Amino acid sequence: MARPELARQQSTHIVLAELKAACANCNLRELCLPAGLTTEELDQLDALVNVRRKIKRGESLYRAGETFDSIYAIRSGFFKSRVTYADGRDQVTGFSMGGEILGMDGIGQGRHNCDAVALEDSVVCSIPYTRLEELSREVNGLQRHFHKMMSREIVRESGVMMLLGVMRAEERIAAFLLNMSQRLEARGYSAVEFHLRMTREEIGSYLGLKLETVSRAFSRFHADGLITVDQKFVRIVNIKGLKDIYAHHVS
Amino acid sequence: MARPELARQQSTHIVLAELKAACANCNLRELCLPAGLTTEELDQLDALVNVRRKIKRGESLYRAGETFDSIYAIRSGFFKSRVTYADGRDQVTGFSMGGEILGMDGIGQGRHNCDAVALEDSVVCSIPYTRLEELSREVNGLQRHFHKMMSREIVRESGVMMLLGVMRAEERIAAFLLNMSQRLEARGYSAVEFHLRMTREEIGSYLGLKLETVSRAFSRFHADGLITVDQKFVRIVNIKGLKDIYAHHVS
DNA sequence: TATCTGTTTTGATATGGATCAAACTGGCAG
DNA sequence: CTGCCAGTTTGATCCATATCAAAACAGATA
Repeated sequence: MARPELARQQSTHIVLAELKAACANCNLRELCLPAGLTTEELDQLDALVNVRRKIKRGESLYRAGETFDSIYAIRSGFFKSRVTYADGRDQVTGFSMGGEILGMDGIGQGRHNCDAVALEDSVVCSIPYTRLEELSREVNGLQRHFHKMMSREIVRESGVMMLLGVMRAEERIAAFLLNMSQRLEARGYSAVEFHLRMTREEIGSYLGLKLETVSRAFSRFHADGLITVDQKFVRIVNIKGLKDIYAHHVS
Repeated sequence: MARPELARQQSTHIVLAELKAACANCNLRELCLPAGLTTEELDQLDALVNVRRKIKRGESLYRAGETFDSIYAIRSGFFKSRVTYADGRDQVTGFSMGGEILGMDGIGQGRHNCDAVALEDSVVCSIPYTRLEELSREVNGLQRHFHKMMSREIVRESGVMMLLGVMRAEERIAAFLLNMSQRLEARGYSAVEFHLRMTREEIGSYLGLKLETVSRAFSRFHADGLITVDQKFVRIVNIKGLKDIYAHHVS
């Protein structure tokens, strides 16, 4: 089976490693904080993005309880956010990919609220929050864009609450696959063929399901001709059918 | 049964109705946007809070899809936020009370993402977003505080995801009661005796449960000597026992 | 006061997804 | 190559919560 998005991901990695840190050159800028800034404003932002940090697969960018000082823009790679409860139970609260922002949960109490764990080798742009505050006072568009990013995170989370609160297992999983598809497409990858970076257990944790249930749903979708699955590779064969699962299912 | 918090709520209503709109005099200012501003800065904020809107029980402050232009600080009253899904299913995504901010979900896409429905006659301070943006550029503390409010909303929602994703029914309901208790206490009301403004069905919707399950849990908690329930009046008899339900329950 | 309507409680039963268990797969270390 | 281990699939069974049903209740209205 051809796996075009993997090849692309690989080469992106290499290119990024060679690039100087510069929002102006970043192919993710339309998805990230600099969206809509003038080149002049971009330069100011560039000056502020002071650290380019590499996080190896399995390592954390930050952990719950750590002092908050920066937010992070994902340059490349893939993360899960995980909240751990007092008694040890935990839940994956989100998956984040290139161009998305991590760490906004820490502003409120000055400490991070979750762990951000890399699910593949990743690179992030780190942006000291106090300097971002200063710059947003000067750069009109940056303040607004930052507010938008936070607001969208609020909206995203209420979407997940909807998943968890009212949808049945197969609907959740269809919604999850379609969400992945759509976000990958926005980044120039195939919308119908992709590599899941997370385990069935992590998908299950995110969706409030057990890994067996996720696996069974994948098998079911395969049997129904909606997708093909080869380990972590998913190909969406019938995207309409997948959408029907969670659009029609009033039952 | 004595219902002290009701009496207090009532008198607060009357006092507020007579007060001129002024953050400086607002007894909720420590919970609201003006937290930590100087009196001078407070005056600037006052000038911006231009409308004091009354919302009758059952009416909406805003509805999903409406153009976003303001955020709202709840002066008095109680709201639910509700997201409606394409097929008509809906979910309550939160309950909001005095001193809390509504409407931040609208910044991202310029439209509100949910309905905000008053569960009792309420008064809100309406704050035009573009003017809030301008003012946060001038008033350092306001920008930071606004960021904190948004960040806390993100954290609150991940807490709800945890409820929905990993907790069992009785844990969710214990957590819900304790959350109400703690927020009411922060507003000067009794932490152990209060009046629920929402129906069992609304609680259930919020917690991803059916109303019968909520009712049964209340009965169970009563039988176990944790609470007494008289319709919408709840008295927490054994707060430790209630906490144990969702702290210990690793099972 | 009587009636209506929306809400709540409680009981009986059904079921979706969890749990338990076992076999299978692929990647990796030795 | 071989064996191990984490991850996955699939089957059998169980159980927490949903669903269906009916009665009790409270507040509003005539």
